[in-house]
Amino acid sequence: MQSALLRSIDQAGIRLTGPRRAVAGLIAKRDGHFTAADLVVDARRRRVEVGRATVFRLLDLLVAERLVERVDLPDGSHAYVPCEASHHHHLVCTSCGVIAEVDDCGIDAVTTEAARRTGFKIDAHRLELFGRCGDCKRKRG
Amino acid sequence: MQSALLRSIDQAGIRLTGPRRAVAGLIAKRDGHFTAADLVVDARRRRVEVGRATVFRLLDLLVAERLVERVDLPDGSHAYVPCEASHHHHLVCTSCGVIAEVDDCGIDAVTTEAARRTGFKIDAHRLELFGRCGDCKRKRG
DNA sequence: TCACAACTGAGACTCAGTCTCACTCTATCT
DNA sequence: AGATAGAGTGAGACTGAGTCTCAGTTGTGA
Repeated sequence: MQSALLRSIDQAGIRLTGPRRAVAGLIAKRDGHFTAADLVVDARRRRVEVGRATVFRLLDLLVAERLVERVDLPDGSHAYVPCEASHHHHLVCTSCGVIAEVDDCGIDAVTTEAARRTGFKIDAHRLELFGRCGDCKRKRG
Repeated sequence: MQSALLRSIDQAGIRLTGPRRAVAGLIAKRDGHFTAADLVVDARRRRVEVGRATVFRLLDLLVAERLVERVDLPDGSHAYVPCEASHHHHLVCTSCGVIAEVDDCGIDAVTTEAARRTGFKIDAHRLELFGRCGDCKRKRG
C-alpha cells in the first residue's frame, strides 16, 4: 500500500528513491507538526538509515511543491506540516501542538485595506493563529 | 539629545547601562528591519565595544517590552523592527526591506470565523504581509 | 541493458542563539 | 559622598539547525 503523500510526491515529478520513500513514510506516520530533527530521530529509532542532509533536502522539495508547509512557531522555531496544496492558514494549539487548517476566510479584505493605507502592492501573506483546540479547551476549562 | 527608543527603554524600567545605550543608539540609526548580527557588525564598525551576548539580551528585553518586534522573513530568517507598543502588523517590502506598520484592519473577523470553523479558542495571531512598497513599485513598474 | 543525471551519506562547516563565570557597574540607601 | 546588593557585562565555549562538498550509488528513459 502506498501513502497519499508518496503518491503526491510521484505526481509532483520528484524522483522516488529508497531514502525518500522511507522519509515519506515517517512523515505519513506523524500527527500534527514535526521538525526535521524529529524525523531524524524517528529514522534512527526505527533503524531506517537516512542521512540528515537527505531529510533536509526532501523537506525543501516538499515545501517547494507545497506538499508540506513550514510554520513558524511562536517561540521562533520552525516546524513542518503536511498539507493540502491550496492556499490556507494554520491554527496551532499551543497546548497539545495539534494543527488545524482553514482556507481563506476573509483575509483578502484585510490585505486590500492594508495595501490601500500603505501604498504597498501585496504579493504574499502569512497568517498564523495560536490558541487552544477544542479538546484542550474542554480539559482545562 | 536622547533618542525616543532610549526614553522608552527607561520608561519600561530597563536599567540604562553604557552598552545598552550604545546598542539602542545603533538601533535608532537603523532604517527598516535588522538582525542581531547586523547590530554586532555595526558595533564593530563604529568601534563600539559590546559583546554579542549583550546584543541578544537587550533584544530579548525589548521584544518582551514590545519596543521591538521579531519578524519572520519569508526565507525563514528572523529580523527585528523597532515599533509602537500597540498591536499591529508588518508589511515587508521584499525588494528594499523597508517595513510599514498597519494597525488592526479587520483581522478580528477572520480570527472569529476561523475559531468558529475549527472549535479553537484563539489567543494570539501573527500576520505578515509581503510585497513591494510604493517606491519600488514605481521604479520597477 | 546502459548511460548519465540525479541522488546519497558522512562529516566538516557555518551561523544564530544560549550559557557560564568571574568581573564591573548602576541605582539606591544611608 | 561612600557602601553595597544585585543586575549587567564580555569572552568564549557550547548547542543545534541547516548547508555544503565530494566520492560513490541508484533510478529512469532510451
